[in-house]
Amino acid sequence: MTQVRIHTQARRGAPPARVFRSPKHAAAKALPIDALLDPDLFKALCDPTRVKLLACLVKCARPCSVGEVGECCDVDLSVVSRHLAFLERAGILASIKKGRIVTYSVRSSDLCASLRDIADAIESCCPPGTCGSCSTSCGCLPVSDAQSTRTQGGRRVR
Amino acid sequence: MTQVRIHTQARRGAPPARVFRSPKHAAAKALPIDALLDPDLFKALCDPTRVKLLACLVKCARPCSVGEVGECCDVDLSVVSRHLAFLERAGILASIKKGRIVTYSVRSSDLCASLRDIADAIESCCPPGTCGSCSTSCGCLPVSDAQSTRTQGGRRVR
DNA sequence: TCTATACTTGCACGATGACGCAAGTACGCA
DNA sequence: TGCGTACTTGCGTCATCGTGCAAGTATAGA
Repeated sequence: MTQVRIHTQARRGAPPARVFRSPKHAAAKALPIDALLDPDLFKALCDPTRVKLLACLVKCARPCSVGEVGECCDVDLSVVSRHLAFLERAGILASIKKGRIVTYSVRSSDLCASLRDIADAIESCCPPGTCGSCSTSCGCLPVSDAQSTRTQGGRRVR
Repeated sequence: MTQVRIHTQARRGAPPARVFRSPKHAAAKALPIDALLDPDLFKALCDPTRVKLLACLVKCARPCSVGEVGECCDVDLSVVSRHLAFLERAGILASIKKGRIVTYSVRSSDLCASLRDIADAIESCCPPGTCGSCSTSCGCLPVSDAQSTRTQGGRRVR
């Protein structure tokens, strides 16, 4: 599993936005966004129980033991242990073992940097207001050309 | 499924960091981070194929049709269609239907704002260098107290 | 009206993951 | 050395998810 915050080359010095002829050509060209959009990082955050444990640790703002964290969730302690280990493997938590007690803490600097790196990498490809790929927020898309049959608001949107 | 960028109250005006007695007390107190850490957003990004499609759209930096996007992936077109619809429901993509052609584009402003909001919310709980919950990057944890038997680097880490 | 194109949906199947229970390991303390 | 505590691991079960195939819908053009 990939550790958070391995790739930092996408920060402010990212290459300028470039338009490819087709998605196929775009996919063939490796850019920082490819490495930054790591499914393993998001996999760690896509389970409600894991997110609950993480939020609990974030809010507590100090290293906590497995048993302590387990108190804020309604699942077996073995499940808590597994989830915390999972989050550690993903680079989101760090653990210290002191005797029998294992305390987990959030690697907040690394996690925040990773999230911001991803945002930077996306914007380096699609700068707001210039890329034509953001429809609802900056109005780049030629909405008047469309037949106003956007799926947004239609059957698909819950 | 929750849309991206619904919660914005966690930005710069976030409440100051607060230390709770225990994770259980921390969990009981609702903070912006709870709403921002939405598993549904991350679920949309945790599948390798979906991430590939998203990266493809980000790099292409323009609205692309389902067929076009499908060319950069080795899966059935029905799978591509389903994944793009999933990403739209998660608020990551927007779609416009023009005749037979459905084009998808990245809601990059919203997505980037959401990622940065999460980072801000985490840091509002755990400011770097002060919270004691980030061990490897800022050295807040009393590592000298620990018996230097961190699982990091041990059996658990691949 | 017919046909081709572009995309979506229903269905079945295999893989993955989350869970609880029980057993195991590691450590502190009497 | 024995016991209790804190946590981890093995295992079976159930639910969810990703996938491809086939059929369906919607639209453009002849």
